[in-house]
Amino acid sequence: MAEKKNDDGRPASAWSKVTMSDVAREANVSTATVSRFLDGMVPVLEPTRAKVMDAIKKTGYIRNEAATRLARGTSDTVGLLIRDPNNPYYGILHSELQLGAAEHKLHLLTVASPPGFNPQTESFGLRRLLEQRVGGILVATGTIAPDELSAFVRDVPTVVLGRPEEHPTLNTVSLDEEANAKLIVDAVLACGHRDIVVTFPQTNHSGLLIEHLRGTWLTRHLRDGGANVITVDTPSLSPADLEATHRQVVGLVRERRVSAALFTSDMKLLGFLKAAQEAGVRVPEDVSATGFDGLLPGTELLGLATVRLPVEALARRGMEIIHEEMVSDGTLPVRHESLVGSFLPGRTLASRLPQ
Amino acid sequence: MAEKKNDDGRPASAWSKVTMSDVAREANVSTATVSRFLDGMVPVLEPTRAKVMDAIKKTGYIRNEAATRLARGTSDTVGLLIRDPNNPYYGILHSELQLGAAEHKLHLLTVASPPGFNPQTESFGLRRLLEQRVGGILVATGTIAPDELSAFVRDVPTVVLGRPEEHPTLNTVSLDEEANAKLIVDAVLACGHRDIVVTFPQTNHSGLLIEHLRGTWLTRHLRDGGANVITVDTPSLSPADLEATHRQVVGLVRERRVSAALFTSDMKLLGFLKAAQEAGVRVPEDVSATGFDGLLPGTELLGLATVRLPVEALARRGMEIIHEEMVSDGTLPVRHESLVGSFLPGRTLASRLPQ
DNA sequence: TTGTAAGCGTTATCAT
DNA sequence: ATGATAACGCTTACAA
Repeated sequence: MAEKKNDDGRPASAWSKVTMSDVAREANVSTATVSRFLDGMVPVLEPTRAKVMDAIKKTGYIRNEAATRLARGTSDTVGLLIRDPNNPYYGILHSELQLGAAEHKLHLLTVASPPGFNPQTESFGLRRLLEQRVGGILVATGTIAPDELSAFVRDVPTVVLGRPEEHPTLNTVSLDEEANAKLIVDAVLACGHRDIVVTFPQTNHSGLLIEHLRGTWLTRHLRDGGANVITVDTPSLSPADLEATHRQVVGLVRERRVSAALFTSDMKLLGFLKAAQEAGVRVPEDVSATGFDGLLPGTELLGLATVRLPVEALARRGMEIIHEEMVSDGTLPVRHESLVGSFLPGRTLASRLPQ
Repeated sequence: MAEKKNDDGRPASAWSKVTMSDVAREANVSTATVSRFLDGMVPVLEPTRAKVMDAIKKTGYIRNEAATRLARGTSDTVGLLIRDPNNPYYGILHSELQLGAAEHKLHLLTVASPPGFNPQTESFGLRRLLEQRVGGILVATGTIAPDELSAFVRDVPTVVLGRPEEHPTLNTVSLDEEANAKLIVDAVLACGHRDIVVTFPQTNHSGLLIEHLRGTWLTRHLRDGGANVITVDTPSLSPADLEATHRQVVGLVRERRVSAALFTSDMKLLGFLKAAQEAGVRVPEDVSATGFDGLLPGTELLGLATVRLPVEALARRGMEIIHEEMVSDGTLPVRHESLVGSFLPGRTLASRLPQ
């Protein structure tokens, strides 16, 4: 079976060319019958079923999705454009989306944009998804401009996941950075801290946008709560900048000017923990510290006090919405939803010791 | 533009149906010319180029890959079947493969098998990739049986990534667990440790196969090096089992029966570090500890002594091989390669103190 | 219930 | 260099 049949002079494809007609011939039925059998929505007489099944098994037939999509014009595959798979956030998101897709009997096809901020690369990824003629598109990526996106996806159901902005024509499910920041702040204030340092990128550089937002909200909420806040700028992710930040924070702790340090990601918190340890500053005895994310493998092991982002819910809602859009032929209203995480207590945050 | 044109009674697809003929009409050329322009391999006169480009821009045309693949019979897209994206190892692998694909001017289409060991789910994923008629397949997943795989992919270039076994008809690029274990053992012995506990799953359960292998090699190399090895069985990943393991190890340390503890993954190491801390056992003062992987975000921050798996090289070789297979029409010999990682020094491993 | 045949959107061959 | 046109493998009215 599946013999190379390039006697006809056509270029030998790498592919075994067992097609639906091969199956049909083998089973002494028409391709239409095979198609119906495969589709399952149209009744097929039992003896015929059996013949077809045998033929499929015997020939090792595998349906050609490209032809199917072409003929059908629609597809129950949803395309996922995802940022950097090497990142716990996107990893979990990807994983949960896969689960959600299965629940809705949808297929998920993923295109990852390689690391390194590059809106253009992401456009290519998006285009490739569109070329697949997927039935819907999920965008979980930082840098592609919403306007460009909305122009691209004019005709296919689309949901943007986890971006802080809303767009008039794009469905979005996002993370409520304000509320999440509030969770941290409430916990910190409840521990009696009043003199607090917040470190974050003070400019809203692309790629640092979210951390900028978080830092801004942390600061605002703290001040609203009556705390005395010192901010330290962390302009980039470069080791030099991070080290400078740590030095400043350690300095503030030594001078007893702060009793808590707030960071805008768990990686940042982790970095500080290490720097503190090396500098002989104890956490939480000398200073409490909090992060943001709750997604790092081992977060609980390490006892990080942080906000756990609701990635699972993000994925679930995103998939639900895309599903609704895909089944409804009518045009649903554009939706904007926002999700709040939960505070994750940890050993790095303790009540302020009476001094 | 892109008006819904279902006056013809056909079901309105969610898709804007701007096709190549629309572009051709707009540009007053034939579809063949548009196709050639898009392909880029056949010269097209400048004035024509301009017309076509304009028409494409004006209509917002996006090529239908399904039709392309159907017509061409081959594709420069390689399908990736990947295990659980929510796992640093697979995350990095995915990321690096994406990079490698770009280098070879290949496209990468990913299907993730949702978490939870389920060979059948993985078969579905594989089938879906085959249905796409991708030009090559990369399998980075634990549980699918090689034999089933080889039957499936009889006619499409395939490379299996990171599985410890070889298969007569399947290309594989794997991790040299024996050599990696040796790296750890050499470092530990060089630090003067002679009484050592190794914890690992003693049965080669599916999914724990690799850790079983690592533990076995660690033990063997240690004994070959003259060390006195105690093994502790960690039959599963359940919290109860892990806790029991930690308790045993802590006990051995307190009794001064061992000066080093070896774990078969960094997560396990992390778990032990926490348990040790809670039990008042200091690392590395009371006991040195090593892990395996080197992929956890923050590995260096935490100072884990471990083996860094060569995931980047794994991805690069895998992509190179699949590329070669895809361009060569002839049948290349089946290849089996094996990659060694590098030892990552860390604070959790120190010279044995003279007691 | 099953078969026939006309597309689906591209590519590629063969003329021109 | 460009234009007709026959595949490519499958779905789906429409007939039987």
